[in-house]
Amino acid sequence: MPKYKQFNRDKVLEAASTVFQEKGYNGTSIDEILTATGLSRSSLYDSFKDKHNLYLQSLEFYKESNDKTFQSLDEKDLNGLQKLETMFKGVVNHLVENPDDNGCLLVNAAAEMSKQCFKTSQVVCNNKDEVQNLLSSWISDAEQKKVIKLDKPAKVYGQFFYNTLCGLRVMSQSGAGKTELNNVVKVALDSLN
Amino acid sequence: MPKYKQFNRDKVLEAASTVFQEKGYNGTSIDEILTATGLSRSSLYDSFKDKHNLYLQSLEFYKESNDKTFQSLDEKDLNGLQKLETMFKGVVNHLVENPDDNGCLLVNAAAEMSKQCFKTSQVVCNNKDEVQNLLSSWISDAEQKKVIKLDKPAKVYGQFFYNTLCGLRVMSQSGAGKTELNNVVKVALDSLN
DNA sequence: AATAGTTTGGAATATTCGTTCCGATGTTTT
DNA sequence: AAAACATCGGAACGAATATTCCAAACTATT
Repeated sequence: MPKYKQFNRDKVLEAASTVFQEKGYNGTSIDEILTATGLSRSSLYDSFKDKHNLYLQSLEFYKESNDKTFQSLDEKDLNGLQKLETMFKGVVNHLVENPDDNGCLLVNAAAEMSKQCFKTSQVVCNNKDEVQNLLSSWISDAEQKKVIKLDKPAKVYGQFFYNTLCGLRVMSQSGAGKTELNNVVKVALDSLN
Repeated sequence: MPKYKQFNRDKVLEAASTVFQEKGYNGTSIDEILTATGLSRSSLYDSFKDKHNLYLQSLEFYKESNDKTFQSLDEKDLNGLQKLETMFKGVVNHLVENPDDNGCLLVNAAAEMSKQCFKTSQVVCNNKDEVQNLLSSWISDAEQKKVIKLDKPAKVYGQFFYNTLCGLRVMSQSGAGKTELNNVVKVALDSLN
């Protein structure tokens, strides 16, 4: 057997976060994680300590890959409003095209674990603040470029759109379809006029 | 021991739904339910079949008591906009004053169980449709009374405000405070002008 | 007061779970 | 090629789990 790690840490965390997203923390067994990741029992405990630690690492991995999506959108040559529109379009598209996808690991973690695990609540809370700040910066960019006109501080709209985002994830898990989600986004974006 | 049931079904379901709300379905053990409800093991299995069945009944009980809150607000002598404002004020107040409350059982159920249990997804989906319809009726009432003026069908706003509602529950579980939640409601309600 | 009818407490069971451990398997280094 | 080292597969363990079962406890009826 190999002398150096045979598996790719990111691949493992991606597979694990998928399972956790589908079944939740308490709903997934170690065996399910083993088959999903292809890891052996010993390797998993050797490299990730235990189930709870693996969950936290999966959560942070998920958050980071989420951040990357936001950041690459942020770096595009668009004004803030266009970035906002593109983001929502992408989210709705993803939710519609992946109906078996169980929402968002961060939202699910907030629902299942944030009151039981302080570290989980920290990740979830940090994510909220970061995404809100990014959205706020997009909105004040659009205001500066006179694309939109605001009657409230940009920060408030950042909070509002983050709320809209969370709602979309819950609604798609509650059986909402494409037009329903699009309607929500339409009304939300119209608040900028 | 008594000849007729010693316990109140509603009290039991209320206690059970509180535990399920705090710890989720997979996170709560039968023993926790027993101490929370004061029931004996045999009585629980005698009256509620098993854990999964108890969960579904708790979910429906929670939904019904939720419905009652909405309906009693609906019966008040207010126009649709006032009802909407009162509802949001009540939700935010509840979230702020009960920081240990783990959000909303229906939202948590959507996140944890809707993809794993068809009956759960049915309850969650029905709740979505019913609440949306009620909100829509409030909005078209406000429009008829010329309190507001809409540029989209009332139904669309019902979907939007339901989304806002779901978002609030997730955000409060993600550590959002009073002003944050109030800001969200403010922007959402301003979409009606 | 005795019987019939129900609930209840707690022991018992079978299953599943997370975790540990060790011999086997392989790779790198000498 | 052999020693040193790390990983891996799978058995094994203990704890926790959901569920069943039965005798004891109690009330209402007769």
